[in-house]
Amino acid sequence: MINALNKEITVFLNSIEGCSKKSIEIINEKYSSTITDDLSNGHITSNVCMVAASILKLNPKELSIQLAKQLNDLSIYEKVEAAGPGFVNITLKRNDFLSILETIQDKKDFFGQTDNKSGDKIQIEFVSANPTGPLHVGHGRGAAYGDAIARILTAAGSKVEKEYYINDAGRQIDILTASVMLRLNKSNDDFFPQNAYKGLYIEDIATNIKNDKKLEIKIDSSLFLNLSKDPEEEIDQLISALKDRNNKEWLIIKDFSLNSILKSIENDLKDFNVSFDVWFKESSLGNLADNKSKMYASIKKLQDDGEAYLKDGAVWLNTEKSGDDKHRVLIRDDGRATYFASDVAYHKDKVDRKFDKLINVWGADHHGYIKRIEASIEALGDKKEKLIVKLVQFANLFKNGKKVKMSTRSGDFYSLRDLINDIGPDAARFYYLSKQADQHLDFDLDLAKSDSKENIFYYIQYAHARIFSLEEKYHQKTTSKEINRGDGYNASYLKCDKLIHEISKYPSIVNKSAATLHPHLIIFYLRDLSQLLHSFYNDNHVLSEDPENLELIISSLSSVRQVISNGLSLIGISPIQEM
RNA sequence: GCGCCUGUAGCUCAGCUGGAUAGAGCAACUGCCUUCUAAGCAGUGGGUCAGGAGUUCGAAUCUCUUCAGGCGCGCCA
Repeated sequence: MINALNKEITVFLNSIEGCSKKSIEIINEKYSSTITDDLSNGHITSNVCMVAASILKLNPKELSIQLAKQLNDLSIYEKVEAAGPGFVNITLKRNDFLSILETIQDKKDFFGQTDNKSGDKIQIEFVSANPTGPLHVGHGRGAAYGDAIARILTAAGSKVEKEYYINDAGRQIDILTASVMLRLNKSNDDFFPQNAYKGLYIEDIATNIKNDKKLEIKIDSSLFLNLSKDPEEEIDQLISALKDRNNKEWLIIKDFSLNSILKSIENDLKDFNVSFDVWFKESSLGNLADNKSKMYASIKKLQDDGEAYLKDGAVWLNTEKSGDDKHRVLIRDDGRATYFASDVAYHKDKVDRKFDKLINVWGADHHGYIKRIEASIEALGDKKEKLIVKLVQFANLFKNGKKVKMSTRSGDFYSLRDLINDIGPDAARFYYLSKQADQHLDFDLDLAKSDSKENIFYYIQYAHARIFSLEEKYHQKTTSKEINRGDGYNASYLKCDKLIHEISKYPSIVNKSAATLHPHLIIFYLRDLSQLLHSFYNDNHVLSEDPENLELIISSLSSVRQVISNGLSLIGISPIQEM
């Protein structure tokens, strides 16, 4: 409908005296024809005259009157009016307005998705929490967000691949291994370093190893005598000593711990309805000593291309070129690679996989890291615009009006698993996504469980359930199971118009949500739609309506339910059929 | 000090690629259940869109600036 209008608008622009091809191009770029906010301005509106007027130095009001006349003469619309400062408002013919119902009945679950599936190949990397403990509620927000934009971009026609980057090679894994090993230690129960992981899950892993592997560890207590007072040094000394003295056990414990934590993470995500296409291990990048590794290759490429250089015994990358505030070390003067070097190698691998766009979903505390990753992508010879980093702010959880604690090192914290058990995966996802991802979120657990209108999650679900129940009752009453479409409508029945107009906006909401990577637009749209539904439901006793109106009503409601269901599925939530 | 984010009704937030009288929920007050799910609906009051300047036919939206709040600035990961 809008495309057809825009074609007529192009005809109009061409008919304006002194309007060059170039001007038309600029105007086409800038104006927009959209579905109106509400029916008081017709069904479709265009601001083309105001845009054209400012470029061509003409009077917008006069232009809009001309355009309205020209469109009226085509007699394909019920009514075209010039309005306000230069809008052109279009009222569709009745059958055209109602045709959206047929479209929805035809497309069903696919309504709102782009027909053209030849979009970009996009990789979204998200969560990527270090496998040193259970996921906390901060990770939950990233998981909900990454998964939602994956679904939304897919609906908008992109080919999306979801990836989790596992940091299984760094010092933190050593700390994990040491922590478990100390818990396994028979001979000295009371020694536990400050910087080791203290959670209960460490003890669980230790217990499981003991049972599964029949592993006994006895650490010579002399080891604990001469450790550094500095907690960082202390844990490093322990790690290297434990590795040396119990190397065989070390490797077994490391492997076992890592796998059990990864399994629990995967399990938490599964129960949160989040899945990944690729689990990418940092360790698969290999290490610098191996000249066949990806790690070696990426650093070598940077050096060969003159992007990385040697200074003070270390290898540096000039990241200032891309706006970073200082150069960054890739390889330390002792020959060990930095975390940054791994990330460069990882991003080289991503670039080599030929995605059109790389979306990284990071915790907001990593924002200082963006510039240097962009710089490394440019140094590797690609455009930094290919990388889109979306930051997700931390969420504060409130329970009984009090802030819920969540730190990983101290054992006691509220995990994603706790959240899922508490309010269910759907409500959790819903509230995570109810505010823009890059802003602080106060997550009220009591609200998410409450049964008032303030709980928008149930407000929307309730709208869906009400329609579902009506449809069931309607089908029981009528002999034919199929709802008749099209010519059976009583087109003069107007009470459903607000609903029909609202659902016709849905495809553009999906597109906007995809273009801006803002899933919350879907939520706010569904809330508005639900509000109209509840209002309609209260004003009209559907099943006792005149039979000649009933088909249109049921078809409208059915379409509303379909749109709610489709919208919810974009944010990974299943609709409820019965409250 | 530098960088990023934020400031809209008493509270929690939408709206931000400039567009028509700035919206919603909560809270306050008033109505609506002998009929399909009241986890609902209808109504009333409530605003210098943090302050200032600029661009524009038009600014909550763009630019500059001031103020206030949050976060980040390791050869840690």
